[in-house]
Amino acid sequence: MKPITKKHKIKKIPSPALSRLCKIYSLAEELEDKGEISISSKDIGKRLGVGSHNIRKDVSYIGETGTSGSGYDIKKLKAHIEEVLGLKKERNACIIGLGSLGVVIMNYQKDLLPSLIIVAGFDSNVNKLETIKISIPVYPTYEITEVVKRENIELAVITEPDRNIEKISERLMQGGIKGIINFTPVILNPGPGSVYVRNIDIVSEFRYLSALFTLSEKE
Amino acid sequence: MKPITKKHKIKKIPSPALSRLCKIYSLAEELEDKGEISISSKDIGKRLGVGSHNIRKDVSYIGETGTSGSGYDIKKLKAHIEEVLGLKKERNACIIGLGSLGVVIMNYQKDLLPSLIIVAGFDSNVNKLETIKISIPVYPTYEITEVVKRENIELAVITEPDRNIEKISERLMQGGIKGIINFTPVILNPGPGSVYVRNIDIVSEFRYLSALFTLSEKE
DNA sequence: TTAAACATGTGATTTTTTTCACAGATATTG
DNA sequence: CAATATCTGTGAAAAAAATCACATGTTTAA
Repeated sequence: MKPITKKHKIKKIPSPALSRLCKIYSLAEELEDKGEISISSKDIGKRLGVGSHNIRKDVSYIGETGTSGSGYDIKKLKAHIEEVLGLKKERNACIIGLGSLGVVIMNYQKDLLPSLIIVAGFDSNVNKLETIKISIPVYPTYEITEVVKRENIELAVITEPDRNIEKISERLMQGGIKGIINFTPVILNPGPGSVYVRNIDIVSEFRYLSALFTLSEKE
Repeated sequence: MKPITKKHKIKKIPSPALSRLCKIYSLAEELEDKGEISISSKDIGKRLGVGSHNIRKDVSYIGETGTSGSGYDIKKLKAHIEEVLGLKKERNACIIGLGSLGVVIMNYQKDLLPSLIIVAGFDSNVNKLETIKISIPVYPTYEITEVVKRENIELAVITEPDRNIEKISERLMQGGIKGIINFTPVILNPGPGSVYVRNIDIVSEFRYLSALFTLSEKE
């Protein structure tokens, strides 16, 4: 074991590993709720659909926590991931597009992700907001830059296709946004700036599976 | 160029490439709607956030279609991806959990994914269905196995957390399901069978971004 | 028609990620 | 307390994926 200093030096965490760590965290939450005490890398791997080696390596990126012979203490593992990745840090967010998916996201946030504070909504058609019950201030999309700056918004969630999504992403960047989660089929070009974009294209996911079926049938 | 036979032999397409091909297809749809005629690998790459080499390699997996000097003919590219991946093939699907996310998915399907035929819905609380307008037959979850078999359902979309999600996935497998898209934070274990599972964990996606922020701040 | 500017397709190379293998540590059992 | 079984952490090896480099082909424009 190398680390001399108290805190393990976190090098670069490969993004697949980081992504899995977030999932391990979710799993730890689930298991904690069920009252479980510990879990082995093998069992974690089984749940995530990857090998145990993989899990151990992932955990090693954030410094050692496991115990030989009995696996990982769930509480400790969860706390460690939480601390290193800063998952409890509160972040202001906004939702762009207040249709049904927007509302779903807002509910997710409330129940499962209390560290995400949704402080604003945007919609090109502000009148739409009367059709849904919304408890956050809603603005027209042309005010994005201003509101993002003022409210210190770090993360934007785009939930509705929009003619001028390019314009929207431009305004977000001008407001100094740090990350965008895009549920729109239109793929966002992050550009050379330092904005992290995560495209979650539901349609493409369906197609991916459909394609897998097709390819496996061709044999 | 190797292929002697008329049809290009499709080897194994790496899954990142397959995933991108689905996105390229979405992009092609978008561009076609806009009336564009052709696009270069460089521009596709810019939109997907990857290098042009990457795109060319992806396209090469399904056989060559591009034209040096002027890029890819959008119509042709789209048609080719569609054919090789079988994206127009109709597939029966079901939705498990008829909450708001379920309804969102159903709308997606109607508008953007006509090849996906949703033939059944399941919910452990069948009475819930009165709260939403639904135009498909709804069954209690204990009938999953039977209905999946009878209706020839290939794909299941799980949209709601449920105490006994393990039971549900078991029943799906028994019914002979081919693929599952799981929007639930509970990660499904595909098991050793031949069922493709795609976990889309929205909460983890948020955490991933939040973690990226944290790590980039620590410098 | 020639030259310059663009693009593609792909073998080779590099980088990234996963998997392996095993030493060292802990638990368990009789 | 030994002997056995179970786990972790990690350097090394293997596999997978991205990137490069360049030969080859197309377009444009003078």
